Order: sequence, then C-alpha cells, then structure tokens
Amino acid sequence: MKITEITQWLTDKKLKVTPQRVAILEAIICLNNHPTADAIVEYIRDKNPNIAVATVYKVLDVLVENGLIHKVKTEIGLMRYEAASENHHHIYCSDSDRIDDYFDEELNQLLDSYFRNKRIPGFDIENIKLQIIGKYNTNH
Amino acid sequence: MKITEITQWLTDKKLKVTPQRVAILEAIICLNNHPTADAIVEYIRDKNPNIAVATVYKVLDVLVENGLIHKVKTEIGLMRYEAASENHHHIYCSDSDRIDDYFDEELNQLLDSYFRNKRIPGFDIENIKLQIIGKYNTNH
DNA sequence: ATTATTGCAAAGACTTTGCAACTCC
DNA sequence: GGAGTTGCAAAGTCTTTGCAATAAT
Repeated sequence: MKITEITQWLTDKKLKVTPQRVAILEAIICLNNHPTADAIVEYIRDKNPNIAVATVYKVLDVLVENGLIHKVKTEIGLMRYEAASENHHHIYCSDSDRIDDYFDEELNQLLDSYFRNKRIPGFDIENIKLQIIGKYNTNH
Repeated sequence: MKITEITQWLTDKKLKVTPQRVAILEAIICLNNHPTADAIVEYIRDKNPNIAVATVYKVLDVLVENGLIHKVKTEIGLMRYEAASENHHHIYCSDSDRIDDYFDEELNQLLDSYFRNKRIPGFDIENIKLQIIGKYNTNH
C-alpha cells in the first residue's frame, strides 16, 4: 500500500495529513484483519514508538466520521476497525475471534431487490449487513 | 409474562431458580427493547433494591451460555440483551440507539436456499443475521 | 498565523474477579 | 448438606477527556 495513496484519501476528505493518521490507516490496511485499537497501537509502535493510545482512538474516530474506515461490531463489546471498501459482509467464526470479509455481489443484488419489493413500513433502509456465523471446517 | 413460565425455562435448562434470575429474565422480556445490563439493573431495583450489578452480569452470562437470551452487538461497544426467540434480524436506527426486531420468515427461507446453493468454501454456516441500518421516516 | 492534532495522565464507562455468606435442590 | 449463587468491593479492560505543547496548511 503506497503512502501517497493514503495521503490522498486524507486530503480528499480535507483532513490534515499527519504521520499518525497515515500510520493508523496503513496499519488497518496491512493488518487486514479487523484489528482492535490495541492491535493497531502494537503494529504502529514498531515505527512510531511514541504514539499515544488516546491519539489512536481520536484518529479512529475522525476516520470513522469521515467514512475512511468502519467499525465492526463484535460479540464481546470490543470495537474493531476495517478500511472502508465495497459493501461487504462478515463471517464470524463462532469458536475464535476471527472475522473475515465476505464479498458477494449476487447476494447484494438479491437483498436489494428483496427489500425494494418488501419495504419496512416507516423505515428507510440505508444499508444491510450480514453476519454469517459458523465454523471453519478445514485447517485455516 | 407469567413467572411460572420463566421458572420453567430455568428448570428446563437445569439451572437453579433464584429470584435474581427470574427478575432478570422478566426485565429483559418486559423491557423488550434490547436493554443494556444497566437498564436491567434499573428496572429490577424497584422490586429488588439490593441486587448487585455484578450479579446481573453473572446471571446474564449464564443465561447467554444456556441460550435463554442473546447478546446484541451495538456500534458503540455496549452489550445489549434480548430474550431468545425465533430467528430474527435487527433494525438499527442510524440516528439513535434504538434497535428493533425484524421477523421475516420469507427472508429467512430466501437466505437459506441461497446459501444452500452457494456454499462458502471451508465454512459451515450456523446462523445468519441481518443488520438493517437506516432511519425511521415517521414519528415513532 | 491559525487552527487542528498530538501526547500525557487522569478520569470514565462498562465488565469481571475473588471470596465469604447465603440459597436452592 | 453440598454445590451453586449472591453481594460487595476491588480490580480490570477498553475508551474518553482536558489541556499544554506541537505540527500542519
């Protein structure tokens, strides 16, 4: 992942480009596994040992507000983060804390047309996310 | 909601019937709005002023483990709870903390048949939950 | 130069733990 | 009576706040 690209995302959103912001975005992209705030700090401390935990939280908030990243909900009340990307769903492993992305355009269209026909009275749908819960049956 | 029925649920799971457990189940059912642990304490304190917060958490854990209630994930990392019931989905209001249930058997069957055809390699699906995010457009 | 961001430490919110006292079966 | 549960207070974990120092445009 090129840093110039990350920089561009920030400037596109009229956000100041700081080393911390770049590092955090880079971490989320490289880790690519819906890291917690803590995992992000760990990752960044290699290059940037002085980054404050509070800074990470503040930056994450800004990035979420600006749509550059998303929060991912977990069963255990810990927040995890992912880079914004195409509308996708999540696969939750029921016996570990693994979360994977699930991209399926056919499914998205199916849901789309389903809810275009069957509306929910008094409610405007903005987004639909599936949580697919189950177990991996092969060595992963 | 009759207390005898709640008692039955507990005995069916071979759990000891204590006033606290009954009160907590009763609270979740009566509140019927995916209460937080705190909201449950609030509700119970009327009748049972001495209940300890820690007890509520411990009981909630036991109830979740035994499948009598479920945890509901929120954006903000707060756990909420609901009585176990038919497989259903959740409607999240994007500008409040309101969460509603969404029952739709047709949708369940659609998803079921979709994933029976299109399997996810190496993964056994146990459950699929939709998070339907949007806004209420009428006074609610 | 101006405005926003960072780092630090302290506080806050929510949840868990440990253990003696107590209850349910 | 014995195993399991409760209440309490203390500790733990994750996250936020306040503010002076610092850095970005």
